[in-house]
Amino acid sequence: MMGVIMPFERNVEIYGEDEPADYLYKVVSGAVRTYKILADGRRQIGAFYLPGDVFGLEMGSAHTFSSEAIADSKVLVIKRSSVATLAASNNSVAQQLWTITARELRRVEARLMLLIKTAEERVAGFLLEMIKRSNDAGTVELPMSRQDIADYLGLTIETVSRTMTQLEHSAAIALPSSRRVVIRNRSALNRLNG
Amino acid sequence: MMGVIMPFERNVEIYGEDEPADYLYKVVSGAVRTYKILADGRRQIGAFYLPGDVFGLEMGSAHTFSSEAIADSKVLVIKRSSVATLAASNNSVAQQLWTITARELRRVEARLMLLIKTAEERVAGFLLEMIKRSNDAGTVELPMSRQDIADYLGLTIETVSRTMTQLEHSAAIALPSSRRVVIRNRSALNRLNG
DNA sequence: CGTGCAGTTGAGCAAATTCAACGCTTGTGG
DNA sequence: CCACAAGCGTTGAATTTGCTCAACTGCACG
Repeated sequence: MMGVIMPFERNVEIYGEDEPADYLYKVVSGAVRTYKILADGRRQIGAFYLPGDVFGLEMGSAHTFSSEAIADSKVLVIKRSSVATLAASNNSVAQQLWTITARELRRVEARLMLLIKTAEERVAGFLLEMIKRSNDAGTVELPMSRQDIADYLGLTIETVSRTMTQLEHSAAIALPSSRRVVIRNRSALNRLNG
Repeated sequence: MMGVIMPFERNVEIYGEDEPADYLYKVVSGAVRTYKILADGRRQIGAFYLPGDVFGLEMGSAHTFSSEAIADSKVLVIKRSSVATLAASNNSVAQQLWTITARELRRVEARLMLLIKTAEERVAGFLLEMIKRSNDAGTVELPMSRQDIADYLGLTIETVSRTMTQLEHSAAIALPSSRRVVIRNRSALNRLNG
């Protein structure tokens, strides 16, 4: 599929909320977050995107979230109109667009389930999600900060930090460094996942 | 579009989680909720569907939520395979399927934004959503119980009840009966909606 | 080195939950 | 027609959870 690979430095905006959605994007390397800022300054992270993930695909004409590179990243940028043209003639492309949206829906629904739970369950669920999306089943290198995780889970950085420490003390995980998580007891995490 | 209209009594299951998704559904009258039950008995409501809304449309082969009629309802039941056949030849049908999924995604994302907020903001946001989806802009008849609302917003019935009372005292709404809500001060609700 | 940023930890506080009691409405049976 | 039970909603008091404010640590970078 056509498109151009563009580099984005850490914390640089890829697109803004309400901007025309003329392009869609695929993470090649690095990581991306989408987010909204509320009137009072609170930020909600919409999703994290890792290499291979497509983001910025909209039905309407504008983006509903803003997006930024979490780390220095390379992103494949594809003109939406060219995809639309393809989809009009090629049924399997149309199918793929639907699949991407449906997968997105599944992920958001899974997160809904997280957000009704306690802090410990949210963090455990988040770690399991990150593990599942990474290649290595035993260790995850988190590309995002504690603030990003907090805004993703609807918690404060302090609560995220305390909960991580708590999970470490209960031997569910190990934290060789703050961004590196080793799963020590997956079933304990699964149990928390309700 | 073909299909059969079926009646469902209050609290009767329409389909269960993990059951084969051979049909999709459209609310004709009444109201429907989708939900999941967690291991410890907590329930999370996935969505409320009102007349005109389509639900139970899946990409995969199984339903990801269970669904029940909230009140006595009539539901148009459509065989999925017949829709799939149509979509294969007719591009605009395929487009419509995508649109339904995308709209669902938007709604869930909007709810994500709600779930990171305070109880008062969640309830205000819920009422605004219900008002927007109803015809009358000034009054809503809520088809669902306080327990349903609580499970939708990730709160307890007590907190929902107290918050409603509080909104009534602050003159944002009036409650002629527990299921009937009159909007008295929409801008106050919007302010809470952040 | 020192400065700044990210993360951790602690103490006190506010918000929502839990537990419990009570009121209102509805339906059922005597 | 009244009595009573059941379901739903509201209200109150005590408790718990996560938040706020604040101090402190470790680390990277100039």
